[in-house]
Amino acid sequence: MKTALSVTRSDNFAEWYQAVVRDADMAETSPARGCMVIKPWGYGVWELIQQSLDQRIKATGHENCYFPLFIPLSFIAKEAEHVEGFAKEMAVVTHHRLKMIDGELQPDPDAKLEEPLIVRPTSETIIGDAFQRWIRSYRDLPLLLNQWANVVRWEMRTRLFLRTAEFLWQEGHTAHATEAEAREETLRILEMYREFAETVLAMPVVAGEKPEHERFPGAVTTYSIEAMMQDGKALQSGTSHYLGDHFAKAQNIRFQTETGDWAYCHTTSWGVSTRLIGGVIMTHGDDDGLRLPPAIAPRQIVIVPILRDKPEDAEVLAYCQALAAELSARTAFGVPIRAIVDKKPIRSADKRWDWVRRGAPVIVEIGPRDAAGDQVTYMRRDALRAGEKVASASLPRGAFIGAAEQLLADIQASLFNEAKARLDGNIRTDITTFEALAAFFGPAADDDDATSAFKGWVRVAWARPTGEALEAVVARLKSLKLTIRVAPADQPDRFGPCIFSGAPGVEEILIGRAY
RNA sequence: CGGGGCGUGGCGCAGUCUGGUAGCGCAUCUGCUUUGGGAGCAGAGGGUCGCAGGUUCAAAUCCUGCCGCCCCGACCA
Repeated sequence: MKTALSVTRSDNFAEWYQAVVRDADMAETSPARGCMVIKPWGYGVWELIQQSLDQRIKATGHENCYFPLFIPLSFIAKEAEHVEGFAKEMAVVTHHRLKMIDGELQPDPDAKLEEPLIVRPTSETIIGDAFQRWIRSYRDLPLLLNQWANVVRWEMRTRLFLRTAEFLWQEGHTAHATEAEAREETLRILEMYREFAETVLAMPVVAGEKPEHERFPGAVTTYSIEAMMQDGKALQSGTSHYLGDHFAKAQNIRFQTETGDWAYCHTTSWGVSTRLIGGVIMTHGDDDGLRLPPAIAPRQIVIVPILRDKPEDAEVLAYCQALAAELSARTAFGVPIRAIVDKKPIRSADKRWDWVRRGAPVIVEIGPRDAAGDQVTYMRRDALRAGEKVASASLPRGAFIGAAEQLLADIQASLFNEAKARLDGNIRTDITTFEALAAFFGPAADDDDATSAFKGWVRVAWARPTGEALEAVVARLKSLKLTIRVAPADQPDRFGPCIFSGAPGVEEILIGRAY
């Protein structure tokens, strides 16, 4: 069967991913190392992600603000674990002027900054500085802020959307009077992310707590949502951190209580990034390219007129325009349907396949017979093929317009259900010994990452060791290229023995390979 | 930063071992034909072969150095 992409998922998953990013017009690598240019189609997806998440952030009482890109170097050093966690991947601004020296444009030695500025890898420290000035009284709490921003982390190896040196995200930062309130906030956001991922991105996730060694630098507790990609690997898709009073103490974020005493705030931070788009690609993409959930598709219904340089072309076009206008007057997911007529002067068959690769949820093809017969012929991108052939259906125009909202909802649901079945069906719970775990995942050595067989995750009990015992566990897993993803939120009442030590288990965790 | 691979028209590649002055497919442009589906024929445009040195009558090809990209580690949203 001829597919719209030159590489299939089973050929080489990593290459397939790159092909989708390229052929779906999502993004490309930039001349700046490790960075990406997000193209209109990809950025359109990000804008829709922003819109629906921003609504949820505001609905839960948060306000947007904006802090600077630069952070004074000394700020980042305030919280010990935080420095250690980020120091190795920091972009640093040291000069403020260039000069031609020996025919080469370079930083002017006479223009050195007294204090270097770092480009934010995350904004806890500079926002904490503001918190310290803004918070005086218990009446100022809770302080619930969010910002949409870009951040920079100098990663060794980058992949478009999944890990780039610069990425776009939102970061929430809140301060609370008590630990209980801050923890409640942390979990509220985790639930917000889960609901958002599942209903808007149609990407099922497991929400849970990260083990100690996977925590955000400086956090007391880190939660994440983990999604399963089509190669069985986990993608950490959003995080929510309870920071305790670590940053409050480091930055003197204090308030006077009702009784006049001084107390440190409890802070939280949380974020999701453009990585979500990588998750959408690897969750829903197929061998014909991207399949976008309608809720985040910049164009939900694309109408391709079949033009043949004949007099009836004008009628076909007019029919298409009218159809687009009527569809745009309807709503889906609470907002107007995003429909367009693709009038680009290229062959209609090429247009079809371009939109297939981009993942437009519904592709409508209108020829003279449709226009004359007042009907609509369309394809669903989530069910593009029936065997070897492309599957299309026809409806009377009025019926199609009336059914459009439901059609988009059905596609959204079918993408979710397909991914949900994959997630639920690939978490093994019957592995109880480390030997069985090793046998299941196979040796890491001769395992080419890009082509390794689908494995999924394993759910096991453990005794939640700490310190050296935990390090030993991490090392054993690492030899199998495995990591502990999360301790899922839903835990049973009783536990089997620890898979690592045989000691009584205290918690169940998910183990798998990860991005 | 270690190990492997690769840089040749927009994209994908051959040519490199055995130096002789650049080729294929797709895409692009033009014309004709075709037209409910990723078309056919004919013609055209487009490359300082990653960069800098060196060897040579002659370098995409050999030598040295550098840069970049991809895959695998270390690091990570």
